[in-house]
Amino acid sequence: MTGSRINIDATLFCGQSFAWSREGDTYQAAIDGRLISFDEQTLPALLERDQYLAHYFDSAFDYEAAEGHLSSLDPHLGACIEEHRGIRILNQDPWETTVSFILSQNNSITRITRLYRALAEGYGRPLGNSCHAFPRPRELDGVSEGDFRALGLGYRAPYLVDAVKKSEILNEAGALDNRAALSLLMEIKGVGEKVGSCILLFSYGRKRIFPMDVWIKRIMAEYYQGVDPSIFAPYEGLAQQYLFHYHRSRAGG
DNA sequence: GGCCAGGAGGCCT
DNA sequence: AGGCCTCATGGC
Repeated sequence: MTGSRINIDATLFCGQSFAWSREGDTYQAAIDGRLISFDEQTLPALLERDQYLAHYFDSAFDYEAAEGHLSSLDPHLGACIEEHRGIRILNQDPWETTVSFILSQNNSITRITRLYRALAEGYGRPLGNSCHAFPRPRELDGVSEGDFRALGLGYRAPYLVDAVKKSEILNEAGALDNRAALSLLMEIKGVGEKVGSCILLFSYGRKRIFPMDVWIKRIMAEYYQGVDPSIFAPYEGLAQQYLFHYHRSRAGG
Protein backbone atom coordinates (compact mmCIF):
# COMPACT_ATOMS: atom_id res chain seq x y z
CA MET A 1 0.00 0.00 0.00
CA THR A 2 1.44 3.30 -1.07
CA GLY A 3 -0.02 6.56 0.06
CA SER A 4 -0.74 9.35 -2.38
CA ARG A 5 2.23 11.33 -3.59
CA ILE A 6 3.50 14.03 -1.25
CA ASN A 7 4.12 17.54 -2.52
CA ILE A 8 7.24 17.99 -0.44
CA ASP A 9 7.95 21.63 -1.21
CA ALA A 10 4.40 22.74 -0.58
CA THR A 11 4.14 20.66 2.58
CA LEU A 12 7.39 21.84 4.15
CA PHE A 13 7.37 25.47 3.06
CA CYS A 14 3.71 26.47 3.12
CA GLY A 15 4.09 27.90 6.59
CA GLN A 16 3.21 25.02 8.89
CA SER A 17 6.84 24.33 9.80
CA PHE A 18 9.89 26.55 10.03
CA ALA A 19 12.38 23.79 10.72
CA TRP A 20 13.19 22.75 7.16
CA SER A 21 15.76 23.91 4.72
CA ARG A 22 16.42 22.84 1.17
CA GLU A 23 19.77 22.72 -0.52
CA GLY A 24 19.61 21.49 -4.07
CA ASP A 25 17.42 18.41 -3.92
CA THR A 26 18.10 17.71 -0.28
CA TYR A 27 15.63 18.59 2.47
CA GLN A 28 16.99 18.80 5.99
CA ALA A 29 15.76 19.62 9.46
CA ALA A 30 16.29 18.84 13.09
CA ILE A 31 12.90 17.75 14.29
CA ASP A 32 12.08 16.37 17.69
CA GLY A 33 15.79 16.05 18.49
CA ARG A 34 16.84 14.20 15.35
CA LEU A 35 18.62 15.30 12.23
CA ILE A 36 16.54 14.27 9.23
CA SER A 37 17.67 14.45 5.66
CA PHE A 38 16.13 13.14 2.45
CA ASP A 39 15.32 13.92 -1.12
CA GLU A 40 12.34 13.24 -3.34
CA GLN A 41 13.68 9.79 -4.28
CA THR A 42 14.60 8.60 -0.81
CA LEU A 43 11.57 9.82 1.13
CA PRO A 44 9.18 6.95 0.29
CA ALA A 45 11.59 4.27 1.54
CA LEU A 46 12.35 6.38 4.58
CA LEU A 47 8.66 6.55 5.43
CA GLU A 48 8.41 2.77 5.12
CA ARG A 49 10.99 2.09 7.80
CA ASP A 50 10.70 5.12 10.06
CA GLN A 51 7.50 5.13 12.07
CA TYR A 52 8.09 8.55 13.53
CA LEU A 53 8.49 10.15 10.13
CA ALA A 54 5.52 8.24 8.75
CA HIS A 55 3.42 9.78 11.47
CA TYR A 56 5.07 13.17 11.00
CA PHE A 57 4.02 13.15 7.35
CA ASP A 58 0.60 11.89 8.35
CA SER A 59 0.86 8.79 6.19
CA ALA A 60 -2.17 7.05 7.66
CA PHE A 61 -4.61 9.74 6.56
CA ASP A 62 -6.53 9.28 3.32
CA TYR A 63 -5.54 12.40 1.42
CA GLU A 64 -6.98 11.22 -1.87
CA ALA A 65 -10.42 11.01 -0.31
CA ALA A 66 -10.02 14.41 1.32
CA GLU A 67 -8.77 16.09 -1.84
CA GLY A 68 -11.52 14.47 -3.85
CA HIS A 69 -14.22 15.66 -1.50
CA LEU A 70 -12.89 19.21 -1.25
CA SER A 71 -12.45 19.46 -5.00
CA SER A 72 -16.06 18.50 -5.51
CA LEU A 73 -17.26 21.30 -3.24
CA ASP A 74 -16.42 24.27 -5.44
CA PRO A 75 -14.30 25.13 -8.48
CA HIS A 76 -12.05 27.62 -6.73
CA LEU A 77 -10.91 25.22 -4.04
CA GLY A 78 -10.60 22.60 -6.77
CA ALA A 79 -8.18 24.87 -8.63
CA CYS A 80 -6.12 25.42 -5.47
CA ILE A 81 -5.83 21.67 -4.96
CA GLU A 82 -5.10 21.07 -8.61
CA GLU A 83 -2.16 23.45 -8.48
CA HIS A 84 -0.54 22.20 -5.27
CA ARG A 85 -1.86 18.66 -4.94
CA GLY A 86 -0.08 16.62 -2.27
CA ILE A 87 0.01 18.99 0.70
CA ARG A 88 0.01 17.07 3.95
CA ILE A 89 -0.87 18.32 7.39
CA LEU A 90 2.19 17.52 9.47
CA ASN A 91 2.06 16.00 12.93
CA GLN A 92 4.74 18.11 14.56
CA ASP A 93 6.05 18.23 18.06
CA PRO A 94 3.70 20.50 20.06
CA TRP A 95 6.48 22.45 21.73
CA GLU A 96 8.30 23.19 18.50
CA THR A 97 5.03 24.25 16.91
CA THR A 98 4.02 26.41 19.86
CA VAL A 99 7.26 28.35 19.78
CA SER A 100 7.14 28.62 15.99
CA PHE A 101 3.74 30.24 15.99
CA ILE A 102 4.44 32.49 18.94
CA LEU A 103 7.31 33.77 16.82
CA SER A 104 5.10 33.98 13.75
CA GLN A 105 2.89 36.87 14.81
CA ASN A 106 3.53 40.08 12.90
CA ASN A 107 6.38 38.34 11.19
CA SER A 108 7.55 36.98 7.86
CA ILE A 109 8.51 33.39 7.09
CA THR A 110 12.12 34.45 6.49
CA ARG A 111 12.44 36.02 9.89
CA ILE A 112 10.49 33.31 11.70
CA THR A 113 12.86 30.73 10.26
CA ARG A 114 15.87 32.77 11.30
CA LEU A 115 14.62 33.22 14.85
CA TYR A 116 13.77 29.54 15.07
CA ARG A 117 17.32 28.64 14.05
CA ALA A 118 18.81 31.19 16.40
CA LEU A 119 17.02 29.50 19.29
CA ALA A 120 18.32 26.11 18.16
CA GLU A 121 21.88 27.34 17.79
CA GLY A 122 21.78 29.25 21.03
CA TYR A 123 20.20 26.66 23.28
CA GLY A 124 19.73 23.36 21.42
CA ARG A 125 21.77 20.21 21.77
CA PRO A 126 24.44 19.91 19.04
CA LEU A 127 23.66 17.14 16.59
CA GLY A 128 26.87 17.37 14.59
CA ASN A 129 27.21 18.87 11.16
CA SER A 130 26.89 22.24 12.90
CA CYS A 131 23.19 21.45 13.36
CA HIS A 132 21.31 21.77 16.60
CA ALA A 133 18.15 20.25 17.93
CA PHE A 134 15.41 22.69 18.82
CA PRO A 135 15.71 23.26 22.59
CA ARG A 136 13.26 21.54 24.87
CA PRO A 137 11.48 23.62 27.53
CA ARG A 138 13.89 22.48 30.25
CA GLU A 139 16.83 23.73 28.20
CA LEU A 140 15.17 27.15 28.04
CA ASP A 141 14.28 27.14 31.71
CA GLY A 142 15.93 30.15 33.28
CA VAL A 143 16.61 31.94 30.02
CA SER A 144 15.55 35.54 30.54
CA GLU A 145 13.39 37.84 28.49
CA GLY A 146 16.50 39.91 27.85
CA ASP A 147 18.32 36.90 26.44
CA PHE A 148 15.48 36.24 24.02
CA ARG A 149 15.35 39.89 23.04
CA ALA A 150 19.05 39.75 22.30
CA LEU A 151 18.30 37.03 19.77
CA GLY A 152 15.82 39.35 18.07
CA LEU A 153 12.49 38.04 19.38
CA GLY A 154 11.35 41.54 20.22
CA TYR A 155 8.09 41.80 22.11
CA ARG A 156 7.61 38.04 21.70
CA ALA A 157 10.42 37.47 24.20
CA PRO A 158 8.21 37.55 27.32
CA TYR A 159 5.72 35.28 25.53
CA LEU A 160 8.39 32.62 25.13
CA VAL A 161 9.40 32.95 28.78
CA ASP A 162 5.78 32.30 29.71
CA ALA A 163 5.52 29.38 27.29
CA VAL A 164 8.55 27.73 28.87
CA LYS A 165 6.99 28.16 32.28
CA LYS A 166 3.65 26.70 31.18
CA SER A 167 4.94 24.04 28.78
CA GLU A 168 3.23 21.32 30.80
CA ILE A 169 0.03 22.54 29.19
CA LEU A 170 1.14 20.85 25.99
CA ASN A 171 0.98 17.45 27.67
CA GLU A 172 -2.57 18.08 28.77
CA ALA A 173 -4.07 19.57 25.64
CA GLY A 174 -4.03 16.32 23.70
CA ALA A 175 -6.63 14.74 25.94
CA LEU A 176 -9.14 17.57 25.51
CA ASP A 177 -11.64 18.33 22.79
CA ASN A 178 -10.88 21.14 20.36
CA ARG A 179 -12.63 23.86 22.27
CA ALA A 180 -11.19 22.99 25.67
CA ALA A 181 -7.72 22.41 24.23
CA LEU A 182 -7.78 25.83 22.57
CA SER A 183 -8.79 27.53 25.80
CA LEU A 184 -5.97 25.77 27.61
CA LEU A 185 -3.36 26.70 25.01
CA MET A 186 -4.52 30.30 25.19
CA GLU A 187 -3.44 30.43 28.81
CA ILE A 188 0.05 30.87 27.41
CA LYS A 189 0.80 34.55 26.84
CA GLY A 190 1.17 35.27 23.15
CA VAL A 191 -1.11 32.40 22.22
CA GLY A 192 -4.40 33.73 20.96
CA GLU A 193 -7.06 32.04 18.88
CA LYS A 194 -5.05 31.99 15.67
CA VAL A 195 -1.78 30.73 17.13
CA GLY A 196 -3.64 28.20 19.27
CA SER A 197 -5.52 26.95 16.22
CA CYS A 198 -2.27 26.44 14.34
CA ILE A 199 -0.87 24.43 17.23
CA LEU A 200 -3.96 22.21 17.27
CA LEU A 201 -3.94 21.66 13.52
CA PHE A 202 -0.21 21.17 13.02
CA SER A 203 0.63 19.22 16.17
CA TYR A 204 -2.45 17.49 17.50
CA GLY A 205 -3.98 16.26 14.26
CA ARG A 206 -7.13 18.33 14.71
CA LYS A 207 -8.04 18.43 11.05
CA ARG A 208 -11.32 20.23 11.56
CA ILE A 209 -9.55 23.34 12.84
CA PHE A 210 -9.51 26.27 10.43
CA PRO A 211 -6.94 28.87 11.53
CA MET A 212 -8.11 32.37 10.62
CA ASP A 213 -5.26 34.70 9.78
CA VAL A 214 -5.49 37.88 7.75
CA TRP A 215 -4.84 36.01 4.52
CA ILE A 216 -7.65 33.56 5.11
CA LYS A 217 -9.96 36.37 6.18
CA ARG A 218 -9.31 38.14 2.89
CA ILE A 219 -9.82 34.93 0.91
CA MET A 220 -13.05 34.13 2.72
CA ALA A 221 -14.30 37.66 2.12
CA GLU A 222 -13.54 37.45 -1.57
CA TYR A 223 -14.59 33.89 -2.43
CA TYR A 224 -16.78 32.66 0.42
CA GLN A 225 -18.63 35.67 1.70
CA GLY A 226 -21.01 34.70 4.46
CA VAL A 227 -19.89 31.07 4.27
CA ASP A 228 -18.95 29.19 7.42
CA PRO A 229 -15.70 27.19 7.24
CA SER A 230 -17.67 24.12 8.28
CA ILE A 231 -18.67 23.90 4.64
CA PHE A 232 -15.28 22.20 4.24
CA ALA A 233 -16.06 19.60 6.90
CA PRO A 234 -14.53 17.31 7.89
CA TYR A 235 -11.41 18.65 6.19
CA GLU A 236 -11.40 22.30 7.24
CA GLY A 237 -7.70 22.30 8.06
CA LEU A 238 -6.64 20.89 4.72
CA ALA A 239 -8.90 23.31 2.88
CA GLN A 240 -7.31 26.16 4.78
CA GLN A 241 -3.84 25.01 3.79
CA TYR A 242 -4.72 24.82 0.10
CA LEU A 243 -6.47 28.17 0.07
CA PHE A 244 -3.64 29.78 1.98
CA HIS A 245 -0.82 28.32 -0.05
CA TYR A 246 -2.51 28.95 -3.37
CA HIS A 247 -3.06 32.63 -2.68
CA ARG A 248 0.27 33.23 -1.03
CA SER A 249 2.06 31.65 -3.97
CA ARG A 250 0.15 33.80 -6.41
CA ALA A 251 0.95 36.90 -4.39
CA GLY A 252 4.55 36.11 -5.10
CA GLY A 253 5.39 35.00 -1.58
C1' DG B 1 21.39 50.32 -6.94
C1' DG B 2 20.75 52.50 -2.33
C1' DC B 3 17.80 54.69 1.06
C1' DC B 4 13.86 55.56 3.72
C1' DA B 5 9.20 54.80 5.62
C1' DG B 6 5.17 52.20 6.58
C1' DG B 7 3.58 47.68 7.26
C1' DA B 8 3.80 42.71 8.54
C1' DG B 9 0.72 35.20 8.33
C1' DG B 10 -1.39 38.70 16.18
C1' DC B 11 -1.70 39.55 20.77
C1' DC B 12 -2.07 42.16 24.96
C1' DT B 13 -3.54 46.05 27.83
C1' DA C 1 -8.31 51.12 19.56
C1' DG C 2 -3.16 51.31 19.86
C1' DG C 3 1.24 49.82 20.57
C1' DC C 4 4.69 46.46 20.01
C1' DC C 5 10.49 44.41 18.16
C1' DT C 6 12.63 44.11 14.08
C1' DC C 7 13.35 43.89 9.46
C1' DA C 8 11.93 42.41 4.65
C1' DT C 9 9.62 44.83 1.43
C1' DG C 10 8.09 48.26 -1.80
C1' DG C 11 8.34 53.07 -3.38
C1' DC C 12 11.21 56.69 -4.68
